[in-house]
Formats: sequence, structure tokens, C-alpha cells
Amino acid sequence: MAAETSKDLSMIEQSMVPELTRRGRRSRLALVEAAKRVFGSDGFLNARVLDIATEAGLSHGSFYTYFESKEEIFREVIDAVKVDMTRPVSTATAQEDPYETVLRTNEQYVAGYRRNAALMATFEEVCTFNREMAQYRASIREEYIARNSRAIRRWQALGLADASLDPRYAAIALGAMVDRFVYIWLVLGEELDEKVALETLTRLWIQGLGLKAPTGAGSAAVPASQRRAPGQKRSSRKGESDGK
Amino acid sequence: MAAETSKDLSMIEQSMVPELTRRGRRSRLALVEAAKRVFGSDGFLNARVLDIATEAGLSHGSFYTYFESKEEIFREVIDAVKVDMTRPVSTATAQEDPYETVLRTNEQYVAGYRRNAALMATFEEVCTFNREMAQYRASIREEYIARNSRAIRRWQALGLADASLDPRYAAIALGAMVDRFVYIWLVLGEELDEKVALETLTRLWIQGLGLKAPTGAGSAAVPASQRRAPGQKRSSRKGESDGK
Amino acid sequence: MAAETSKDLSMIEQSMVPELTRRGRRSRLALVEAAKRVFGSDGFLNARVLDIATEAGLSHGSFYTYFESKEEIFREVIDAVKVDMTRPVSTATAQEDPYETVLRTNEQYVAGYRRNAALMATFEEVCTFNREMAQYRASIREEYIARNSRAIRRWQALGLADASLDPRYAAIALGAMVDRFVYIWLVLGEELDEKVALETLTRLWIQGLGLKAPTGAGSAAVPASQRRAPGQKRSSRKGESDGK
Amino acid sequence: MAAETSKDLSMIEQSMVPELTRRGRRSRLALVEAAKRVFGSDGFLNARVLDIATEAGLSHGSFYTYFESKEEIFREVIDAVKVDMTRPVSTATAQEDPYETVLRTNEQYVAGYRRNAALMATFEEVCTFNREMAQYRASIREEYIARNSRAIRRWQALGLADASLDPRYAAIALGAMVDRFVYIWLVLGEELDEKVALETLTRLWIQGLGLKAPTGAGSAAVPASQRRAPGQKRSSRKGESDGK
DNA sequence: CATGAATGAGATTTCATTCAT
DNA sequence: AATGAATGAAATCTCATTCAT
Repeated sequence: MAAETSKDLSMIEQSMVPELTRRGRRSRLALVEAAKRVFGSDGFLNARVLDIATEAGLSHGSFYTYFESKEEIFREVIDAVKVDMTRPVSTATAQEDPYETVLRTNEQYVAGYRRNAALMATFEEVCTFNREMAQYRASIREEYIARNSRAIRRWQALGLADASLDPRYAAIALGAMVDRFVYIWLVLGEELDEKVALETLTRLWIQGLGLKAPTGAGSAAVPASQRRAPGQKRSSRKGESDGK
Repeated sequence: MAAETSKDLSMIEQSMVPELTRRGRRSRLALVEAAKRVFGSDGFLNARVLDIATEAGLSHGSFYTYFESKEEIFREVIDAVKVDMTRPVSTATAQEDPYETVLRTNEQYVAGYRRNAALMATFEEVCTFNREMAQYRASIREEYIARNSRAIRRWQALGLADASLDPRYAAIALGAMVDRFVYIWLVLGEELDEKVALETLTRLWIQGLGLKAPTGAGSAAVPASQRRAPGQKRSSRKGESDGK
Repeated sequence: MAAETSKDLSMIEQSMVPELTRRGRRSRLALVEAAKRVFGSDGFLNARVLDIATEAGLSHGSFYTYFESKEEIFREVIDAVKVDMTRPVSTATAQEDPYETVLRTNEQYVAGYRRNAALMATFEEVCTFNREMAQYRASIREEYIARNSRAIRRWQALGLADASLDPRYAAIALGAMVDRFVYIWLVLGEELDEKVALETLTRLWIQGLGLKAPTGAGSAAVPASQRRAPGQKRSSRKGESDGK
Repeated sequence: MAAETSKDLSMIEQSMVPELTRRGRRSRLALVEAAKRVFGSDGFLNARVLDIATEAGLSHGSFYTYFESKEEIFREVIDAVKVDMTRPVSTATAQEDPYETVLRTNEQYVAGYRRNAALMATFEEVCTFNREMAQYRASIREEYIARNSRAIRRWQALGLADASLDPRYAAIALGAMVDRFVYIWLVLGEELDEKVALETLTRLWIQGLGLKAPTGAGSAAVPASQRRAPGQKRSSRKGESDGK
């Protein structure tokens, strides 16, 4: 579900990049931006250092002036994604009712995910075979879980939420629901209506916890025409291999 | 959530492997079994054809007598996984109440996932970069979605479930929840108690849809001692690269 | 000075090369022979795996079927050199007088060195920057030292040799003299007369230890015409870099 | 054996470096001193221009203001070593007897070698693959040979030395002995006692030529405890590769 | 003079797949 | 059928040297 601050991987990086000239900083930045594009469209495995350098308008050897490896620049890219995803968009009013709170949070998560969908796909890719990235993602997930656990516990204490639910387990499950739903939608290309998607997720979340959702006025009615046959439509990804 | 039959990828294979001597069939089978072990412990990228052949007690080159590529044998392995996951364990009594129905289905899904956790991890890995596998998984997902959509629509028609929910969207979301939760648990190694996990998933599912769950008698209380700090513990996977 | 048996590096190798077909053995042998030629003419640093494979009539990837690295095949080449250098040419009659003994030994050493001069040069090259090779050479040297120390001690015990000399120090020094003299001669290309060279080395050795050398009948007289200005003439080495 | 003056390589350099400001001269000197340290500890191949510049407190690019290449600065370093090795330490009394003369010379050689052992190791390294350096070393060796040949011829003329020896061959051999002995000792790390080492070398030299050495009073007796198992111990060299 | 960014040649190594026996 | 030898594409990374500021 929601997003929050955490210790970034970038701390290490940032302390090591101080002494660069203006030109150097420009080149480094160009590499990072190029890496976002290349990783976003080719995935991690298919991305070549040469592609990134070329895309940045640099020679391939220059890459190594700024980064030690493809992994290192990927960490930096992902770190930027994380920062972007967790930027405190709306200073949510704490007084809102649970449904509104969850809805706002989901809206922000979707907005952030949408901005970074291609890179999130690549992040998932890397997490399947790279231990360090998997751990980084686990730490991000843990933040979400901790935050949501606290919210659930609070609602339980107020007698609003189902007390028989284990807050941590519920937080893991509901976080998984939102995260995976959005992945299916924005990465795998399942065509879904944003309004309906958000209302569905939020209502399931709220009702699942035993909280009260607003009566479904005109909420979730969707024209049948918007439903299509499933299947992957990752139009944003070019140059895919067939899995050598 | 639940599992069901579908057109297997294996159909193509099976029609192409008729003329095999007894010895040939034994070798082919040995390769598939070896591939399960190797893919399960090394992932797809790190698995080498040589390893599979050796594990099967065959020479390197013999592999290509039976399979055209690493992808092909992987498809066959995954197909076997799918068959195992969808085997109609309990012929569920249709009269059961929704909570029991969903609980049974989730139990079966977890049991199946547990039997194939290592290969499911590898399946996820491959789906991140291989279009064909991603589509295959999408088709499997679609079966689950279709089936669950129907169940939800039925419950809505009976006045049992929240009519304001779009059945397809809800089915996608709840399916994503179960699938991802189990992945976090059985693949990423989040240590969770099985009973609590199943009860949590089922209750969120049922209540999310506005159905009635049994009052949480002794259901979801978990000793705090069972909760641990998160983080990946995929002990079953050896030889992982760092993602070079 | 002299040569002798020792534990070869080859032991490890040989136990790992048993299961090769006739064709495989032929290829492997071709690689070793090619490596001798390439290392001999290009040195170690300038030799490329590709050159060796090509010289052996194989593709460059095939090299790695038989050897893990340039280092590994070099070890094998050097091991063959060592075996060739230490082959027990003449089972020297123990009764010979010291001068004759030393002369025979030096003759054999020179003969062996001459057969392997190009590779000895490369061996020296590698020993300057590779610890393992340096240690291997040190172990070979130690054999020579041990053997010569014993001989010197024996002669001292018989009252034939200067008792005030430390046998080990003398063995190191005299071994260094022969080894380096031959290197200057056969590797660096100092043009010297073989007969004079051997007599000079032997006489210095014998007299240095205080032993009796035969009166220099017609021994060491060399026409002045045979003496030329020094300077490197390593005609056998092509493709030398200028030390990039 | 001994050391002496010769035509330096540096002549060329010096004539090309006249127009340097005070600051320029300081930078250039800093580079040479830095190069001595870096070449001494890393060898030639492993030494990077970047390391030298950094060690000198200069930027990477500035190196090329003063030197055209790594080779060029190495030549200058080696030239300084040569000058240091051949500095006329003791104004030897010509009247001394041969043993004393040789002993003094060897003492000086050892002292010089000891001051420059790390760089002498690197010099040897470079000579194995760089023609120019090999020739430079050959020219230095030739000086030693010429000088010692003359000495031997003088002693033969005086009836002191074995007339059957060819002076040049003997000079080459005895020079090789001293040079290589000292290399084994000071570069390869063979642990030896200085006094015994010098007496052994000198006695072998003198007696080898048929000259009279002083009766070995307390000369070459060494406590057995000082003798250790051989093997390379080049503790002064860090960052050695394994010869990739 | 100094700087440090940019260049690019070059070599190693892996492994899926093909092929000759 | 089985074997295992042969192939070669591909990608990473290093570092001496050049160059623009």
C-alpha cells in the first residue's frame, strides 16, 4: 500500500561522488538518466554497459569513470526510483476516515508506480536472481508492512477493525494485494480503469479489515467493454530476449 | 486463489515424442527430473545445460536429442508444476459456505505452492524476461481470475457479497493477494505460521467481498514469538549469482 | 648446476586428464605443443590464448575445454620443460674425480637449457611477477642447492675441499653462477664458445671450492676472434613489445 | 662484481628538460620519487600511471607534462638506481691484495643492491620483456665484465691467477655469480648472513681464479640456526598479481 | 601548468548449441 | 542413442594516453 522513508542505498554512493567538476557531474547524470531509459526498456540482463554509455553520449570506457559496474549504476537508478516513489506527495490529513486514508495512499502509490513502471518491472527482474536487490526490496516492503501494521493495530484498538486479525499478517497480505495488482496492471499490461481499480483495492482493504466502507453509490460499475482478454502487453519493453 | 485445468504447453511436446525406445524414454524422464532439481536450486539463468545433463547421468550432447533448448525443457518442467499445482485434490462440496470454500481452496493452493516453491521462484524469474513464459503465466492467472469472478458474481447474485464490487477487478486483486503473499512466505522466506496465514488470507478475502466470516473464535491469535524480522531467506537456492 | 628429480606440478594435472578420447588427447597435446611455441617466441604476457588455440588448429573457445587459463597451460609447459631438463641423461659414474663430475653435470645442464632456452626465458619472465611460478622455481633451485651442498660437504669431509666454506652458501653461489652464465649465453645471446664456457665454469667451480683442477693443458685458450661486443641478441623472440 | 660509471640513459632526458620553472622541476622530481616507490612495491606491469601521479600529489594528466610514457619515467628511475649503485663509495687503495679488493667491491655492490633491491627486482622484470631495458642492462653488465676482465688479466700477468682461464669468460661467470646470488638473497628473500655471504662470494671468486685467499680462520662458520628452508619471501612487494 | 574527463583498443572467459564419431 | 569435442558470439572491464578547459 503506502510508501515511506527508509535508509537509502544511496547514502554510500552520495558520499563518494563529491569531487566532480561541472562537466563530470553532467556526464554522471547523463549516465544515470540513460540507464533509466535503457534498463526501463531492455531490462537488466539485456542492458549493456555500452548501450547506457552510448545513450548518454559517452564512450563506453567513460562509464567506468563513474561506476564500477552495471550493478552499481542499477542500484543508483533504483534508489532514485525509491525516492520518487516515496516522496510525500500529499500531507495527508490525519483526521480522515480510514477509507479516505487508504484511498489517498493507494492513489499515491499508483501514481508513483505509474511514473516508474518500466523500472519497477526491471527491479522485479533483478530481485529474482540478485540477493542484494532482493534484500533491498525486502527492506522496502518491511517499511510498508510496519506502517500498515501500526495503522491496523490502531484501528483495532479503536474498535473499528476486526480484532481477530493479526495486524502483521494482514498488513503483509493487503500490501501484497496492492503491490501485485498494480504490477499486473501497469507492468504486465492488464487494461484496467483507474477509478475502478482504486475503488476496488480500497474497498477490499477496508472491508477485509472489517472497517466500514461508504455505501457503493456509483462506485464500481464498469462498462463491460473495458474488459479485455488477458495476456501480457508490455508494450513499453523492447528488445526482449526469449530467455536465453 | 484456486487452481484449475488449462491447455498445457506440454501438448505440443507430447505429440512430438512418440517414437522413443524404452531407453530413450528413461533418458528423457531423467533429464526432466534433473532439470527440476537444477532449475529449483540454481534458477534459470544460472542453470547450465551441462548441469542438467550431468545430473541426469547423461552427456552434454545427449540433452539435445530430447530437447531443443534450455527453454524447451523449462517449459516442460513448468508444465509439470502446473499439473501438480492444479490437481483436483479435494472434490469440494459445493454446498459449503463461502468461508469454508475459500479456506479449502487456499489450503490447496498453499500445499501445491509448497511442493513446488523452488520452481515457482524460478518461474517468476523467467517470467520477468521471457515473453512466452509471461504469457503462459498470464493464461494461468486468467483461469484463476475467471473462476473467481464467477464465484463472486454468484455470491453477489445471491445477495451474499457486496454488489458494488466489480467481480473481475476483485478477483484480480484477491488472486494477487494470495499469490503474492504465498510468494513472500514460501519463496522469499518470510517466516509465518501456516494456520494464521490461511485464516488471515481467507478472512480478508471473505470480508473484503462483504461476505460473513465466522466470528474470530480462536482464529488469528499468534504468539508474538513467532514473528521475526523480515528479510530474504531463500535457503533452498544455492549458487546464486550476484547478478553479474 | 646439476639437475634432479622432484615433485612435479604435473601430478595434479595428470590425474585430471584421464578421460579423454583419442581425439581429445590429440587436441590437448596440440595445445601444449602450440603453447610451447607461442610462449617461446612471444613470452608470457604477449602470448594470447587465441594465438595458442589458432596455432593448435583449434578455435579459441576450445582452449577452455582443456585448460582453465593461460596460467594453467603455462604450468604444464613449464613442467614439461622441467622434466626435460632433469632427465637422467648419463648415469654418472660415481668414481669420477670432482672435475669430471662437475664437468659432466654442467654439460648436461647446458644441453638441457639449450633445448629449452626460449621457454626458460619466458619462465624467468613469469617468475618476476607471478608468485606461484616464483615459488616453483625456488623449489627447483632448492633441489639443486641441496644436492650440491651434499657434494661439497662430502668433499670437505674427504679433505678435498676448502673446509672454511659454508656448503650451503657455496652451493647457492656456484649454482647461481652456472644458471646465470647460461642465461646470459643462451637466452640473452652472448656469443660464447661452448667448450671454453664449460671449462671456465667447471674450473671456477672446482678451484673455488679449493679442489684440484687438471692443469690447463690446452683447455681454455680461445682465439680473440671469437669474442664479440656484447648486447642482447635474442633472435628467437618475435613480437616483443616495448614494455607497454 | 663491482660497479662503475657508464654512459647514462639520462643524458637524453636531461638535455630535454631545461626550460622548467621552479614549480615544474618540483613536480617532475615528485613524479620520479613517486615512481621509485610505486615501481618498487608494485613492479612495472602492476604500476599504473595513475598511482604514480597520485603518489606524487599530482593529477593523472599532469604526468604527461613531464614524461611521455610509463617506460620513459622508468628509464629515469633505473638510471638513478644505476647512479646510486655505481657511486664511488670507497676510493679503493690500489695496493690492496686481491682478496681485500674483491671483498671491498662485493661489499659495495651488496650495499648498493640493498638500497635498491625493490627496484632491482622491477628492473629484472622489465628486462625480461622489454628490449631496450634488456640492452641497457647488457651495457651495464658489459662494463662490469670489461673491468673485471682487465683485473683478471692483470693478475694473470703478475703470475697470481690461473693463466689457463679466459679472462672474459671468467669475468662473465664470476659477475653472474655475484649478481644472481645477491638477487636470490635480497630480492627473492633467501635468508642469509651478510658476513658469511660476502666471505663465501669473495673466497669462491678468489680461489676460482687460482688466487690465494687468507686461511679461513674464523671466516665462514655460520650457526646452523641461521639457515632456513628456502622459498620466496619478497615481503617488500605488495599488490602482486598472480600473473593474469 | 594543472586538471580530470574522455577515449578505445584489447584480451579473457562463458556456455548454448552443433557436429563428427 | 550417446558421446564429448568444437565452435564462436558476446560482454565486461582496464588503463595508457589524449584533450579541452
